[in-house]
Amino acid sequence: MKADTPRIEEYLESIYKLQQDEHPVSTSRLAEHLKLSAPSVSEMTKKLAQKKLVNHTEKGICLTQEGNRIAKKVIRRHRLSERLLTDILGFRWDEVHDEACRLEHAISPEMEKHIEESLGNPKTCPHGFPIPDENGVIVKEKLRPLSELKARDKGIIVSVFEEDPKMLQYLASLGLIPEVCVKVEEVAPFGGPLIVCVSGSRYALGREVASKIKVK
Amino acid sequence: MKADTPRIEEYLESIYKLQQDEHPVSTSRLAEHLKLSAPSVSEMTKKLAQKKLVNHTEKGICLTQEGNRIAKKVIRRHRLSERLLTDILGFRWDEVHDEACRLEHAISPEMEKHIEESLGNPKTCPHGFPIPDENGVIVKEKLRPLSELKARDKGIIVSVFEEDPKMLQYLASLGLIPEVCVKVEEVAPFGGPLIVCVSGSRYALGREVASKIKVK
DNA sequence: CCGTTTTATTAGGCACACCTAACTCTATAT
DNA sequence: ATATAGAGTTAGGTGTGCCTAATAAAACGG
Ligand SMILES: [Mn+2]
Ligand SMILES: [Mn+2]
Ligand SMILES: [Mn+2]
Ligand SMILES: [Mn+2]
Repeated sequence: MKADTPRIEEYLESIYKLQQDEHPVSTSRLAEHLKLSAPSVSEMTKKLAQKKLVNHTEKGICLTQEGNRIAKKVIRRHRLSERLLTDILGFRWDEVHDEACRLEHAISPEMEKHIEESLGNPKTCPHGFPIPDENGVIVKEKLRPLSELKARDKGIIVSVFEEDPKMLQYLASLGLIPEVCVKVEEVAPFGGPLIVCVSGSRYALGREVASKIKVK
Repeated sequence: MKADTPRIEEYLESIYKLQQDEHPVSTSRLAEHLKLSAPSVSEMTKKLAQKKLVNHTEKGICLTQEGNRIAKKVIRRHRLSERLLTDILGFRWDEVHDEACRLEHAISPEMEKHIEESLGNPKTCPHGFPIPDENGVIVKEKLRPLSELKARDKGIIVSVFEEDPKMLQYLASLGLIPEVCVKVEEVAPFGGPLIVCVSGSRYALGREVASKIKVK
């Protein structure tokens, strides 16, 4: 019954992430996210369905309860790895994604526990996303994208949904990282940029990027 | 030219280790060490020879210069991983081998550097074996197996060549770990046990085990 | 010296995870 | 209404890394 390869973990993790904004996930989006051909994903999806890890209907792909459970375990290992990399090994937050994506498949339950304890039971990854607990429970906060704030609204950055290192580095250079307080000064009309104020400085920020920054 | 899979790394690492006491390594020993069938190893050896990573003659298998270079890089990552596991993540020395054997294939050159620096440039793994530097240079000391000491000889334990967790735990419980001073009180004749004195206590130790403990 | 054991290889096959090319079906646009 | 674009699958194929069964060659013991 123990039928879990690194690749299966990778698929489940991707489906989980994509499910956040597209509930039944489409084959094509999944293929794009995994950087694989559509037929490869189509085939693997069939195997995942056989193993009862996903339901595959005309609407798209959904994780089953079991698939969800495994996905959250992988995400837990991914986010703990990221914290290990930044907090203990001195990586920057823009360098950790690819490293963690490899590490997450090489971490035993014992190591998971040891990392968690050594880090002092962190609640989030360096990008502000919650680390599922050992039972897969995720604490979810009600958040708003920065892009939806009105002029003069304030918020505290909780998470930054961005994997591109260049962009992450740029955001960090502006001080746009979790736990930081940000104020929207102006919102340009017609989908134009936001003028935001963060730790005393004023920056223009595109809507696209702003929508990836979640505040509370 | 970049043709390096985790399995190839594993083979090269095993060959390197076996070469320590059997110079051209035999297929059967390699198969035994890797816990694979002889034909699997025979086949892979052919591929390694094609890639110029080993020379395969009637005498057996030897690493080429390039094979040696890669093997040492893998061993470097293995031993750095072990140190990370014990020194930072709080594992015991008997728990780290299998973990490190997975981690060593998931560590980038950047991570290698970061681990090394975070650990304060350790010179050995928890079992006392030297960590090759970034250029693959290994500092080799002249060592004697504990089993070859005469009665009343003293030595400082440098390394313990043992992978079985049970045995490692046992040795640690006796205080037989690197950097510890050990004195041979008696040597029983006919290949019998040694009576050793370590940190004030006296223990009987089989020849077999004693030969895996290297002292200076 | 000959039979037995050990060692190594060949042959054939399988699971996994990927690919391209070709096809079907649906949504959309003119 | 028909042409086109997009999404998804089927078919056929590849490379990697493992297996068992059979075979060949070498080493050893009496
Ligand atoms: Mn991954
Ligand atoms: Mn993260
Ligand atoms: Mn390994
Ligand atoms: Mn070691």
